Amino acid sequence: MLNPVHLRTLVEVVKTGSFAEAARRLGYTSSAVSQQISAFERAVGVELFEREAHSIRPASAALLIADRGGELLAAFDGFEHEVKAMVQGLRGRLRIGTFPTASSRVVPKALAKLAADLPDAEIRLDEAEPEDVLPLVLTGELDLALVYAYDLVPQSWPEELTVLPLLDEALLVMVPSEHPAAKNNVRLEDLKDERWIASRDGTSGATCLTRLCAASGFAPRIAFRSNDYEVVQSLVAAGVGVALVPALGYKALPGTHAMPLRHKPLRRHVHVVHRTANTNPLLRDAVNALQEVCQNAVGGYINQP
Amino acid sequence: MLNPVHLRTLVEVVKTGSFAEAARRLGYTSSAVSQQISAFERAVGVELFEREAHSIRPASAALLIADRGGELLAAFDGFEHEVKAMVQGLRGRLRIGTFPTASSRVVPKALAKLAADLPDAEIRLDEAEPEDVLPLVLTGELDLALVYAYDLVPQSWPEELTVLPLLDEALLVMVPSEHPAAKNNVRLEDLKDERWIASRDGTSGATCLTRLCAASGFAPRIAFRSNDYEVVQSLVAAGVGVALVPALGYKALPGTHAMPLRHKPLRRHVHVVHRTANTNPLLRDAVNALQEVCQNAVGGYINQP
DNA sequence: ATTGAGCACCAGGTCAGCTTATGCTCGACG
DNA sequence: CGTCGAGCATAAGCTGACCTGGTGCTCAAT
Repeated sequence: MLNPVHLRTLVEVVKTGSFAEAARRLGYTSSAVSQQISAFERAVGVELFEREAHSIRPASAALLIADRGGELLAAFDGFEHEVKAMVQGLRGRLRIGTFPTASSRVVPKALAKLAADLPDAEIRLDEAEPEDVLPLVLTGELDLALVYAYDLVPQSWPEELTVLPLLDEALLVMVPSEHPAAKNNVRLEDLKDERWIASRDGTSGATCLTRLCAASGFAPRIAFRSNDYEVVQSLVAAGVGVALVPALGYKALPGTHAMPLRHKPLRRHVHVVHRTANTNPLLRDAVNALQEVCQNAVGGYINQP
Repeated sequence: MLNPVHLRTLVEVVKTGSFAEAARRLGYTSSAVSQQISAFERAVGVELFEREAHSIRPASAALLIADRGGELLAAFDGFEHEVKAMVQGLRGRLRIGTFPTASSRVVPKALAKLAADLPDAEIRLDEAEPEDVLPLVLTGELDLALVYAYDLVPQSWPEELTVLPLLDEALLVMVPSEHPAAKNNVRLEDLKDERWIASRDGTSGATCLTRLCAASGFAPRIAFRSNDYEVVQSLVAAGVGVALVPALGYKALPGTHAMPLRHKPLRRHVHVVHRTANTNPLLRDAVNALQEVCQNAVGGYINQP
């Protein structure tokens, strides 16, 4: 490989037209410059400067090399600055995994803040259920993920992960407005004969519902499943059934009524997780942004942990 | 400056996902790779790989650096190849100075040949009188020049220059067709009362004419001056006067007649000059092309030297 | 349990490349 | 026209970067 240090010296020599002057500017002795140029000439196999006692004259090859070489070195300098900036967290890439409800209610604001603070950072967002994103965080394909956990579905975290609580949200029972239960302080038992609209099988939302109902002595008749709480709520509004939705997913849809459970104020917990070993400098900023946004999101049935 | 060797190693490590494999491909020991990566991490101030006993995991910073760095290194490799090619004379820049007559009769063919052989070479052509181009050759602003010298105007060349003869051409006396001298073997004395059309004052063409006439005992009455032999010949055709033109500049214009001098077969000599010290690899090819073209141009009043 | 692979660390040796010193050449200047 | 200073080349010596080889650790596979 051509020695880039020698190339830089050559560029400076061509620019100044003198070994001595180039040496002064680069902080070398003129002897060092002379030796560097000689070495470079040996490397390319061509005389690049004609020497006279008191001056040098660049050969045309030297001019060409200095031209293109100068551009390259400038690019390299630019790269170096990029790296420095990246290290300071001003720039870089952050890959975030999130689950659907959070991605619409919490993440956008946090990302907006992050993007405003760090306009040159490249932020990528993937949306999936916690079971799917956790392995990605572990393998390093994601830097950060938002996950949730239901009270009744104990979740254990791999110990390489740092888990920070972000939000606590109530689980709300949602019924059509005209439903007799559409008054506060409903008991779950009152709903044992209802048709239920639940999250997809296997999700902890669905598991939670099953366990909750089991605790009240019945198994819910699940008529429809959807992971999209908008769809769930539309179905409730249409009178198809009742549902258990976390507060983050709740939108006061006309024709529906939502209330917390009377005796069992169940909650869903939202966490940020990342590998403890992850050194991505953007991580800190992203976590900060998320926490800040969550503070402001408190209200209704949503608390800070 | 970030160490480019380390950068190359880093890129290879990211590509292969392993210090050991990168070491094998780059011809290092894995210890060397480990040390290089450590040094690079120290240089940028960030941990770029998480080490485990049996594997490594690139941090996101490493991926970014490898991305951009890979491009840069590729560009640098490309540059190195360019330089190599240039050294082999396949590429490069050649600046040629020439005088008007030659530039229209000799140079185009030679350049065509040169351009065909070396499609990537960059060739620049400047047109001027020999007095003007020689200093440029000496300062290195031109690599090569075509110059002429008249028999009667002794020319001395600075000794740093290599001078190679290219062509010898007759000086032709040119008269209107109906002129009584329009028969071969005219003597200069026969034209002493004519009006002359000469090159501009100070050019060696004009000097030569003056000296030639002086040798025949008269001073030419110079009616018009032009360095453009096309113009000169048109003036002759129009009956304005007679002229002395070198064979290279002669075109058998209707209404004119040209012939060599009877007793004094004067000639103009065309040379290529370049600084002996000039190492431009294209020089050799250019000189060869010119000589070859000149061989084919022989005929009429034009000889090889 | 053993083996092998991957990585880190240490010690030692090599070599690139710097400085210092010296000499040469040429232009400037009294 | 000698003297001086500036610019470049070359030799010698030293330093530090970096590679190799060896050792030790960990983990996965057999």
